[in-house]
Amino acid sequence: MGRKPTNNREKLIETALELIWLESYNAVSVDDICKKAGVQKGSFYHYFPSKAHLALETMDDCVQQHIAEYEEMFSADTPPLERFRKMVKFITQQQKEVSAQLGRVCGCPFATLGSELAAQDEGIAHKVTDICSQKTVYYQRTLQDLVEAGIIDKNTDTQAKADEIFAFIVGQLIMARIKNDLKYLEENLEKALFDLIGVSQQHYGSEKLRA
Amino acid sequence: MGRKPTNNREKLIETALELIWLESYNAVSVDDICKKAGVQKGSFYHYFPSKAHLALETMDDCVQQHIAEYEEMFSADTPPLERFRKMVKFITQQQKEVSAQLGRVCGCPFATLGSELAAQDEGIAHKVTDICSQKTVYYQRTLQDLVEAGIIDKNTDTQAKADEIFAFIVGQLIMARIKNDLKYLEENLEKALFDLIGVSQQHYGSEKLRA
DNA sequence: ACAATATTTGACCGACCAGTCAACTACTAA
DNA sequence: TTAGTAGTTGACTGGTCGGTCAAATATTGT
Repeated sequence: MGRKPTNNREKLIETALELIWLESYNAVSVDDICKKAGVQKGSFYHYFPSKAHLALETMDDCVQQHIAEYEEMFSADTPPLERFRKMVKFITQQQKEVSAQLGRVCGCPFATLGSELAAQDEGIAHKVTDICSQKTVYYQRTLQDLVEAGIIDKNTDTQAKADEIFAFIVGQLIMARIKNDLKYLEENLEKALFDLIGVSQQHYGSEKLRA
Repeated sequence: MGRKPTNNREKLIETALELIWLESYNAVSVDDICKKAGVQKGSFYHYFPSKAHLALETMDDCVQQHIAEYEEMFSADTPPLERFRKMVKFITQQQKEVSAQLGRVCGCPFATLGSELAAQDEGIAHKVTDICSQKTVYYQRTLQDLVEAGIIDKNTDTQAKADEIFAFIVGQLIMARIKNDLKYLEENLEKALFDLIGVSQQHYGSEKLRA
């Protein structure tokens, strides 16, 4: 019943992601989003009770796509080191695409948003924290596999190390955003990540060399 | 000549640092800053041509203090590993103090500001980039000393590794801010940093064990 | 045909935004 | 004394902010 559903809701979410990712939450107005999405303001507030709610739903939408990718990259039948390699490639590739689409390096939308709104909007800060934990689970499982394969120190605190990996990637992406430059990500991220994890040089190459 | 100078200018800079560090650039208005500093708006614009100029001067002020601390921590007569240890202690301590003073973990003001305004204000983004390079110089010099002391791999790309260290610390501080939690910083930063640098376990302790 | 519902429209609101300005005050140098 | 200047004051502007609303418009089930 009721009027035919349109894709206005999706258009708003998509547009919000673009604008907020490129600029920032507070720099983008509801009017900006509506204008770019071609949707009237009244419709905006028909779908979302507030700007913050739109941001939350936008994050949900974005994280869902991410998780799908992560499930694939971190599937158990990929050798553990290869999972991290895939992830690094994915991150680099995604940054390249978004940079081409939006005109500058944008970094990690969750980190940028979380950092901006940490003290301003509890709901958003909490959601970002959730997303982070969600991702570190993949890292931790993989680190455990690396321990079991004898590739990294068996005394590794995998929970702590997973958080470190996440923070490291966030830091690299923030810096790439600030400097508007991807070259460092492209050249060094994988090697730096392996250093942090404690993968010895002999394992940098193919995992097939090992049992 | 003219009227007796007041400390209004300094009050504005100090207040701006507090408010913007705690919240964000766009979340804090000129009126907020004036009100908290007890300065009239007209006086604000007597000292600063715009809000962005105040932010720039605030960063200058803040970085100057930082550099003074870094000069001391990274002085050549401190053993290189000890320099990093001092820095970790300094960062942790500073975060604790600011957290107690402002009521929450605030992270790195440059990274937060840089990330927020990367696409919005070129001047500020550029200044942040400058500050970053300034700090990595200390890291690079220290890494070089570690190479020469035989403590880390002599093939280390010290320039790249210095950038990695910086990004890693930025990431940790951003995450501490988002999660409003310092415990990870306190417990693991030093060890994680040494892993990233590639300091072998045998050097984790006192440097006196080595030549 | 008609009632119920879902969606759209765009004018409208008060609050707040960054920034302006002319008058005013306190100080100094001549 | 007085001219010049550095600093202060607070009312003011035009524009933008997030958000509201009543009316219009489709679409459905009955």
